[in-house]
Amino acid sequence: MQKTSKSLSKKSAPESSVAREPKVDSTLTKGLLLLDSLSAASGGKGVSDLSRELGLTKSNTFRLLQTLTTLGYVQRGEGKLYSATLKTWRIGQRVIDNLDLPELARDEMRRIADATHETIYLAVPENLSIVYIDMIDSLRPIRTWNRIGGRAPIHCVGTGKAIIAANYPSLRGALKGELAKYTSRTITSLAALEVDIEATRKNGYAFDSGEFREGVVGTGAAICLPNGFAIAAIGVSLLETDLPEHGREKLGRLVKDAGERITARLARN
Amino acid sequence: MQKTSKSLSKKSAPESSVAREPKVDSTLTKGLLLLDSLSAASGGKGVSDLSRELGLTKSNTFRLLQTLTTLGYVQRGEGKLYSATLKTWRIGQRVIDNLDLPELARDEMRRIADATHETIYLAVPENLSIVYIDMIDSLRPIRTWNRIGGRAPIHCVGTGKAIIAANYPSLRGALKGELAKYTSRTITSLAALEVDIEATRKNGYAFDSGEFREGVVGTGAAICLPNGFAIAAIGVSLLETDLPEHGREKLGRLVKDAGERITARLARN
DNA sequence: ATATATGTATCATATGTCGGCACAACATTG
DNA sequence: CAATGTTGTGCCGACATATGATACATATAT
Repeated sequence: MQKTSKSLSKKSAPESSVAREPKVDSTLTKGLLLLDSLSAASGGKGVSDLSRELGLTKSNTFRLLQTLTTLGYVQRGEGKLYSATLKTWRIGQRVIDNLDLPELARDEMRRIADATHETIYLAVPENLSIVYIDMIDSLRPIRTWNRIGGRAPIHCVGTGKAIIAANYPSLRGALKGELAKYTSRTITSLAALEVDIEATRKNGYAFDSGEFREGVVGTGAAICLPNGFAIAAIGVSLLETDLPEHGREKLGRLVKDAGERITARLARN
Repeated sequence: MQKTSKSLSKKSAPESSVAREPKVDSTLTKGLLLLDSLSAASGGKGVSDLSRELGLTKSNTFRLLQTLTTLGYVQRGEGKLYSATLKTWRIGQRVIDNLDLPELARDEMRRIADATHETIYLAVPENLSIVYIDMIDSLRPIRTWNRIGGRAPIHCVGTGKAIIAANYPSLRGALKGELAKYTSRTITSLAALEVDIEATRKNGYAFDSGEFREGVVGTGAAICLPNGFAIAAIGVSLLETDLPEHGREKLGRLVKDAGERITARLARN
């Protein structure tokens, strides 16, 4: 079965199709296939298992595993089984850490800015705060309340609450007893927060009714990894007095759609 | 410069050392090196950059990138730059998913956090380091010293020493001569380490008296497979000045009990 | 005991990867 | 604007490299 592997070599036919595939290095391909397969296994796999699964020779599989092992991507656990190490995980983690979110979100932020002329935020969570990593200033004469690099409590701004709603299971514990009060509208009880979360989930966006700064409202929507974990949020912020001009629903839909599109862009890799 | 690349071929010398290295597939090695390097880059890298960085031919680099691209691990973003995709992340993610220690340990971590309000760690071994795979930040204003994904030498933190004590037979060989010194209290001799291990076994928890960071102490306990092999450890870390407030014994008992309960939960699968 | 798994080692061969070179598309220089 | 230095990409012959067959030692099953 091994000869069937590469499928279309190049010798055979001149190939009708225009786009010929760009010739891949088979060793690297097989190695990554192995790593892929191993990462999907709960308990680890053996050489024979893997060779059958991928249609490779045992010798070949063994040597590739040997390579992966000395490189640290794979280890031989108990019972002689091979399994992927956390080095694999750490590399993937770096991809997330180095994601250029401002670049990914730029178009969507621009779109909302053009539609509202209000202040647009891109924020990431950090412990129980959110940090603004990008923003587009309002064109209105009013000054902005935050700058890039600035922080806000996660439980009382639109972007933060959108992230909470998405990641609640992993945040619930930490939030308990940490809901500081900033304005008369700040949500300070876990029960009230859960009600708000439910509304956020239902609407697809979070609404800040002036829970951090008196008179400053906004909406926010999460940006999620393919597994649903929120890593950022996009939001719009404005004076409460300007809210009627836009309508809460419209502002909510804007960030919701933007968040979904950015999330989709992340996923299509 | 290309010929210097692989450094130690094999022709040269029979190599004095006993353990000859197990001959790695160079294509796979280079490909993974590329992926590694790309995952560490924020904005993406170009072919020439990468070829210089890794000491490879441009042709070679280009073909490897081509392969990684068609396999979906890399993409060409705007500006012709290559960057790692989320497929890389997804694979790494599965490794953790298939071994959901944070989930298994969550309750116990929470319990200790509530009891101490200090920083709680969940760590796994990787070679002669430990990697933090989950943590609960201290509620105190003090800064955190490590992040998820961060590393520490296995022989001088509480979690690491707990793992050593559990797996000493299989680690002894590797540790010999690898006990780097970080503070005045770091254990640097195998003999002293064995004394410490004995104490750890007797107490059921390891104690770090500031052996990695000056003034930062902690306790750690192993999380073991049914056969007794430690795959992780849970620990608490705090400033030495706060130790009297809790008492070493209490902190030790907390992690010891937590480790035992998680171990028990692993066993009942 | 025999029998069928497994993981690992060796080796000759041909396969697949390599480096060199060449080219087009931009950038940057004068 | 020509000259010069980048860049990413395509091609090809040569040789090193990864390959499959074969062999063997150990483990689990019959």
